[in-house]
Amino acid sequence: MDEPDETQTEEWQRHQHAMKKRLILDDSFHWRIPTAATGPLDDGRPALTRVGGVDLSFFKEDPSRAVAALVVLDFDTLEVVYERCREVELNVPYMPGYLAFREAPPLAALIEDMKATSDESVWPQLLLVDGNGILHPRGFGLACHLGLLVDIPTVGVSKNIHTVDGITREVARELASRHLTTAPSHHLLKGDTRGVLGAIYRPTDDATVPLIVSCGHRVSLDTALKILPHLSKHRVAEPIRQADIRSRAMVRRLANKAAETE
DNA sequence: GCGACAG
DNA sequence: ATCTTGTCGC
Repeated sequence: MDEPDETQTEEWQRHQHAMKKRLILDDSFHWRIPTAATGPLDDGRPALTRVGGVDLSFFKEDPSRAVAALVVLDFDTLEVVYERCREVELNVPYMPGYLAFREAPPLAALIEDMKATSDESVWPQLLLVDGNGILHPRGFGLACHLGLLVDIPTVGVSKNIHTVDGITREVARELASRHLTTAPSHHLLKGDTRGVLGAIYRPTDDATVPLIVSCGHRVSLDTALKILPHLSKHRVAEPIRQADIRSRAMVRRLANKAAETE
């Protein structure tokens, strides 16, 4: 399955369209945002305390070998309270618009493993995904795909924009220079025909190039944008950053171990 | 044919 | 994603 033919991508498209029907783009969770004032609508609900992040790091010499990472951070302290890294084999190549078919399976496996071996009290109440949500050619990016697979609220946060519905890099760059003059700040991205698909987001003063945020599953864009500033110590949100750092560290460990063996 | 192209 | 040196700044 190295070079997916047109039949394969058509099947993937059908899969995306089918799963998309089950997608929830409103807030659909039991917790409340800690920093927001507790109102009548929040009564009795626990505050958000655990935010997860997932990422994959690859071996330079073999694109099919990677380390998948899942971390869970305490919302208030940003301390890592759970970590799991695992070497994985990826048979599907990366294809723009089909990232989920390459990365979602190993990430979902990590989450299912966590569910099976730990108490629900440590599971992430929200998961940040390195990639797009509905800001996607068919409105169903990795964040949506993974969120639906593991049934956990997800938000997609990508570092580069993927042109969708008239939202090009040029457009995003222009909007950023005009509206993201301070940090943290954001600006909604409206497609030519599909309405608001996401937002450009500048987390810190140092972050010149904005991040792209879009709904994954069960979390509204509004809620995502309220929460992100609290997780933005650096340009990349801490949960994703920690998953990136730790998976990359394991790749190096494994590569070095292999080097001294030969 | 040409440009676009999340990770 | 990954390949890479220097370089600017705290």
